[in-house]
Amino acid sequence: MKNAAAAASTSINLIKSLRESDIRSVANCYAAQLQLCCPHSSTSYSLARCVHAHMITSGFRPRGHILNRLIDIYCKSSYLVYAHHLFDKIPEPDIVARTTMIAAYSAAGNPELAREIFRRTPLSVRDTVCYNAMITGYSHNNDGHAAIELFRDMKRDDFEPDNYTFTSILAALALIADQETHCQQLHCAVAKSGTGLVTSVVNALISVYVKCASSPLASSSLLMAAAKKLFDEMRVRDELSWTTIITGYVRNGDLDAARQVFDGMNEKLVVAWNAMISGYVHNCFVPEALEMFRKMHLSGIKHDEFTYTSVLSACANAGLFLHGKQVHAYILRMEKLSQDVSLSVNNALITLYWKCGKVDEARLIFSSMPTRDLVSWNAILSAYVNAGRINEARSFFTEMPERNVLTWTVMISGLAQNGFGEEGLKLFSQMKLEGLKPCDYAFAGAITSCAALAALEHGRQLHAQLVRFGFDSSLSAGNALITMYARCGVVEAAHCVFLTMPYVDSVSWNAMIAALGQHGHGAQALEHFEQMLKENILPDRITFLTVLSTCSHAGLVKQGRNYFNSMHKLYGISPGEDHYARLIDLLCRAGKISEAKDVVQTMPFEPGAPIWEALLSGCRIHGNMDVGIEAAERLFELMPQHDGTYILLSNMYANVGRWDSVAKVRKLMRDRGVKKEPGCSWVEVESSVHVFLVDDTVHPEVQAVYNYLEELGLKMRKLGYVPDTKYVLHDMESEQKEYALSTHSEKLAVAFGLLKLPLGATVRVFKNLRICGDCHNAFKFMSKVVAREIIVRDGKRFHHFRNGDCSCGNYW
DNA sequence: ATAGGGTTAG
Repeated sequence: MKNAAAAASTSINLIKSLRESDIRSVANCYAAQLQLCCPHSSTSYSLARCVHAHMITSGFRPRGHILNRLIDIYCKSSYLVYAHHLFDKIPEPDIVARTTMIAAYSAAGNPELAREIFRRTPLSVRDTVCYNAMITGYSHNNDGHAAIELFRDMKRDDFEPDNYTFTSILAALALIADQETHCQQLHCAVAKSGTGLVTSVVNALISVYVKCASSPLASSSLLMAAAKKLFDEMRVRDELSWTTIITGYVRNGDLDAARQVFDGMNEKLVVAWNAMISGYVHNCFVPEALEMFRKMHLSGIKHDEFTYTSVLSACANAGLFLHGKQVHAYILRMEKLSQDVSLSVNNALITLYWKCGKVDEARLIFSSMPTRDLVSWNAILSAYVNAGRINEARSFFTEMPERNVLTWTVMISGLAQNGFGEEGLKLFSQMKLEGLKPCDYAFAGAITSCAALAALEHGRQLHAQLVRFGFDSSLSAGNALITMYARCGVVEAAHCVFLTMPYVDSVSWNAMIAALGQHGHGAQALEHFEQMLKENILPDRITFLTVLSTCSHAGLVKQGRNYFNSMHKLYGISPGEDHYARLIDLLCRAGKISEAKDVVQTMPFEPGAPIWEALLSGCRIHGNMDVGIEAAERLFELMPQHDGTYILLSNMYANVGRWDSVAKVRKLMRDRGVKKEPGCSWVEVESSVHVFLVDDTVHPEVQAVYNYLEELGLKMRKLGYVPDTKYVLHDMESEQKEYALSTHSEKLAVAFGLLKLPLGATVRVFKNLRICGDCHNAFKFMSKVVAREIIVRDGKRFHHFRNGDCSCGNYW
């Protein structure tokens, strides 16, 4: 240490002893060496470090352009800390150094620091270039308004805007351009500035036209025509001019026009090819995209990573696994070593494989990658989440070196969709605690969590937050809200969301139809479906599942059958097993068991568990023992551990008093170690959820509930309520039976709600299993006695009890 | 020292 210090001081003395001209030649030597470092290259940083180290040890203090050059190289090699360190020590940094730092901080996504340096630059030192850098800084950080404000300041302070200024300010404008933006005025301003013939400025102007054209309320063809006119009249077109107009058409969905411009290019650049391909991909013209990919190869143009990623994502989204695999093989051939496949291409490959259902292959790609970035991690996380492999997804989430909003969003929606609502909500608040601003998709995930939990109050709070965050026109959040309100029992609120959404898609329609259907508004649900067709929204597989369920709930056999038949005939969707299961459910509920059996026999595939389940539950309702027993036997073969089959079968026996058979089924269940999912019901009071089990003794206030139920019972009997003991599924004395009925979890939850909720408020109770027949009857009387609406959701649907009646019309 | 185009994660 001592020696090093001594050496440095000798060196410093040596430098001090040099004459002025010697110092100049040393400086020239350093300058020449730094000139060798070309910015952005990986070696330039280490070379610059060497030269810098030499300066320090020899006691040479860099100033002026040498210092600026050092700072610039550090900035461009993203060693901003070193650059800032050097910059801070300059007593009066010149405008070049300041501008370098401003540009570097902006590029690093830190416009605040850039602004700070800009602000501390005295007006007398500033020039047009530093304004340009700051304007670009804002626009790179998506703050178009700040850029425009600075442009005004610039003119106020009498700085002359140049080509760069106009190009940058137009780019900033394109960020915030909408149908209100007056392109004509801008056009004039550019012409007046004298930069109207500069290629880069015209390109930027075209970009603004393009952006305005893609605003949903704009007359896009007019604006695009104006953009094309600008393009056609340009004196000098560069590569960018071509791609700008091509992507302009592409983004406005006019692929033919884009293709026409593309075909008119003499020398087609890789970028233009890529623009066309990604355009086809984003507008779902997959065959065209693949065709371009082939043409590119035939024209001898080398594909690059942009081409690969676009084409791979085309295959992924269209489910073209074999095409995707061929492209993968092609890439491996072209790149020789799999190590040479770029990061983004590998990321696209992960997505290709999982979207085609090959999660483990996706994992192989992920594991074999030499380097991974956040996109890779998010892609593999999505793979596991999407496959419902939540445990593995959880461990990826925990192990990730870095997370962003998307990471959290994927995990939250994954949890919500797989029934882990509580965990989803926990993650949502944790995300906010970590200082991340949730996007609308994250909100959608949290709202879906509330739907799974039937947590209405929490859901309402999220709705309010959503509006405060400015996401009230979000499609995904709106769709989640429809489902949440419907699943929480407030179908009116669901409808209100649907009506106030600025844009809706087939998911929104499906959610709304399902909402009405579940709540027993069968006719209205079908009206919505017809309206959807009228508005030219194509129904999908989910739509038909929903419509068939609706018909089944409402007993609309004829309509249901017609819709089923129209699926393939009118919309080219071949019914899957799930569709057949709903058709059979529809027929069975209506008592048409033999017709349902005919369907099973003529189906194009072997009946699986969903089909037999539909048959069994239909037979239980209508007491069709033979078919019911057959269905149960098939289900025992297919899924011996499923509790539902045993329950339905024993219920069927109990209904006809065959208690010996009931006992046999129960014994079979015990022998096979099958556990019945315990029935439970819950009700939300003042934002907390109260859960009740049958014969509950755990809830702290359960005694008050039993007392209240007894009191209610007296009044109900006066109106004619008689406990229907056929719903007690064990053989016991009739008094015991009445007692057993009175302790059902749904009765406890409803009574608790009546006691605790504000007078007159609707009680909303949720049950994990099907509601019991006696409870259903009791709630009708209860709604009359207390003159309040009672809503109960069971596993599948809602019952609205009001003034002695139920919305299901006793068809359930 | 400052500008503008094509890609991948829901």
